[in-house]
Amino acid sequence: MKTNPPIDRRIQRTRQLLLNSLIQLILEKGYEATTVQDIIDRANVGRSTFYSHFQDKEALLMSGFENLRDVFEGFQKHSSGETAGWNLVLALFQHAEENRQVFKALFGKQAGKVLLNHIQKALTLNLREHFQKTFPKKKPSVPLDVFVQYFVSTFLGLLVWWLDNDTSYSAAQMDEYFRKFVEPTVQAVMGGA
Amino acid sequence: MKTNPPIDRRIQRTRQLLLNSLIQLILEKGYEATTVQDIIDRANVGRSTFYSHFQDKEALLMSGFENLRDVFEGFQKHSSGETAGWNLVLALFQHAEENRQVFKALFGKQAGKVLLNHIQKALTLNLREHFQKTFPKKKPSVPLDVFVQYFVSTFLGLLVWWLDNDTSYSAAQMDEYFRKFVEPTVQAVMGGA
DNA sequence: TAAGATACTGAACAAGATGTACGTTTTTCT
DNA sequence: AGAAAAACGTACATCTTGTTCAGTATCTTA
Repeated sequence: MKTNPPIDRRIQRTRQLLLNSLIQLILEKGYEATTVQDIIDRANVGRSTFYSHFQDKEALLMSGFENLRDVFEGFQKHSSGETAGWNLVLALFQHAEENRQVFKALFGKQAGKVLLNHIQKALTLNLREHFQKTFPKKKPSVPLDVFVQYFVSTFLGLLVWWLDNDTSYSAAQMDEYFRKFVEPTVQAVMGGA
Repeated sequence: MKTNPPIDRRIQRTRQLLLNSLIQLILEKGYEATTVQDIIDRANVGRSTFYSHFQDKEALLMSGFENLRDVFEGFQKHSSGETAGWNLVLALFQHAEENRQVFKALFGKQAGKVLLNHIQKALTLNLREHFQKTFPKKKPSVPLDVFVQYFVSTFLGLLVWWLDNDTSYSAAQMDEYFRKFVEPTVQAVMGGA
């Protein structure tokens, strides 16, 4: 007994059309400057259709972020060893490399602040928990919160810069640079690993 | 013969009224959500007066940034020694401490992206030049551009986090943490100083 | 293949924001 | 007091937003 994938597909197609248009427009004129009118014109979608799918522009943007959830969830499960933090960083760099356009639209200069704030919060929560396990009672010379903030903003800073300036560095290279930056600090401040 | 400071003062007063209103409103509802209407209502300033002073909301915001120019220019002149980079960081932390509200409105979560991008660009230019002098031919193991990006986003990340979360850390403490983070990296990656 | 459900269309609408124009009033200088 | 500068405030055209609703296209299933 087949269910009803065709209906789902029709909906998915429309949502994808809208999201693609938004991403294009962000790259062209920035998130703030893009209006709902622009989006539906580009996507050839009726006005009422848009609002039947998404509450507003921001909801559409957020839907583009859901693909990333996989990476996070994958991280949650493999976050056993001490290398989990590094693994997540590499995974995100690689994910960004494979979906460069989308990532650039979502996180680059042209993007809105909302999504970046959102992912920053998620990353901070994840890593805070992780580091609490990793540095159990070592009495770091810097408060853990501050260190997590350092780790996250370093990573996101490099990621966004890498996306905006279409450099020739590969994801692996960026990951290597990131480690070279942060590992000495971890050694010195947190007392290892 | 007195010139005409009173006229200037009247203008300055109006501009300051508008800027203060904007800053209040940013802290209350965020930059994007704040309309020109909100601003002039709060400031009790006529609509046409607003537009005779500023082209739009963004121009008003940018005018709030001009106070920071001093810090940068002061840096330019004292950027002699190798410690200039650190001096600038400390100076900015202190400046932020003294004008906490304004800084929070301009750079915090509630702020727009424009200003942060702007200051990031300025900082990057300044520091890039500085580091080129500081690490002349030492052949760093990481490209200079990437390192500068690391330095700037680490600093701005910590600054913004510090402003948003009203922690009890002093500017001196934040500066100390920043050094503890970045100095080991400079040693390891850039080979000293 | 025909009926019916589901998704999409498009036009109209009210509310509110933007930026400009222009005549009037208030404040300040001489 | 008179002139100049600044601010006021109303009106206006234009655009955007989000909702509503009657009509059309597309797919399912009986």
